[in-house]
Amino acid sequence: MPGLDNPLRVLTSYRLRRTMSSAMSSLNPVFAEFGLRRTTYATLAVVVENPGQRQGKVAEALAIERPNFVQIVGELEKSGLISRQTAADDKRAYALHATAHGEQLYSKASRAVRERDLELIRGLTAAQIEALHSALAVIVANSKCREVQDDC
Amino acid sequence: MPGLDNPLRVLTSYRLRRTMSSAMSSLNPVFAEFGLRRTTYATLAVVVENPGQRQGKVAEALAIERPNFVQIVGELEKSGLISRQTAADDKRAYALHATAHGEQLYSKASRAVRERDLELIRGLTAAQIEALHSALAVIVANSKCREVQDDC
DNA sequence: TATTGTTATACTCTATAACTATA
DNA sequence: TATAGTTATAGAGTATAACAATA
Repeated sequence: MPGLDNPLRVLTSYRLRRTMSSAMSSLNPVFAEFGLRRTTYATLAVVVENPGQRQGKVAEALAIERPNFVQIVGELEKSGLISRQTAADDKRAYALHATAHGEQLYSKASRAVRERDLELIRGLTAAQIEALHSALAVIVANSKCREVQDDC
Repeated sequence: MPGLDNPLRVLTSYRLRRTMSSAMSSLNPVFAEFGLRRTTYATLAVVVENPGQRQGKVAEALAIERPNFVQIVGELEKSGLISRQTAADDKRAYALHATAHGEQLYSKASRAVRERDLELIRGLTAAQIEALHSALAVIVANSKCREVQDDC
């Protein structure tokens, strides 16, 4: 019985959540095809395209708490997709690099992921997609400005 | 170091997820003010505005799996916000009703939630908000059409 | 037989405190 | 003393199988 949730549909945040949930249901099987999850895929993407970055910086870029990031990196390392190398200038830190296998897997996976992602926005014009991304950026900025107590 | 996640920013699904995460970080404290979580707030909203609906129908409307919905309803009942009444025509089923307390709490909570939700979209015009909601609806439809094998 | 609500279970993501080894 | 990575732990959301009572 759709319509029961009408009282919630005035909330953009509710629509965002429902949309995100649908989108992830569609994308998760694609990640799984390559033995990945959303978080490991995202990490692999950042490491492949930004070689040598420190573990903490990658976690920060993905807005993943460092403690939670440890197992993600560990999983990718155990799968032979990335390697941890002690940073030359700081023995506490790890620099992350993708292995050849990791780069090959990412190359295939990213094509499949992008394809599925495009299916999700099929029917929208380039201008509508642009407008969507802009609106999402506004929401992110408005969310942050409460935490940071910026000039909002 | 923002910018490390550039390879992911081409994905609308990634932007959706990051936006949803920010939005929920902003909204969760509002739910918490009223002793609620996102899921219990959503359930209370549907029950208040659709009295007498069956538990399973409410779960379906919110896209929550029935097993997971049991504890949500149980929590609201324990808090005295809703009541379960055996359906007159089906002894297996429960009809859900909000208590007076539940209605009062929802009245206050929904105002606060809507206010915070509006803050999130501050700066967007009515047309832009409309366009955002439309774009989200397209994504939901595109997600479903793969499952349902509709004419997509 | 099928359905409603339930229990049990497991997996993912998220969040925080406290530790270690370096700086 | 501060930071990078780690461990431990807990909470929340999500997903599936199997059961009892009822249809």
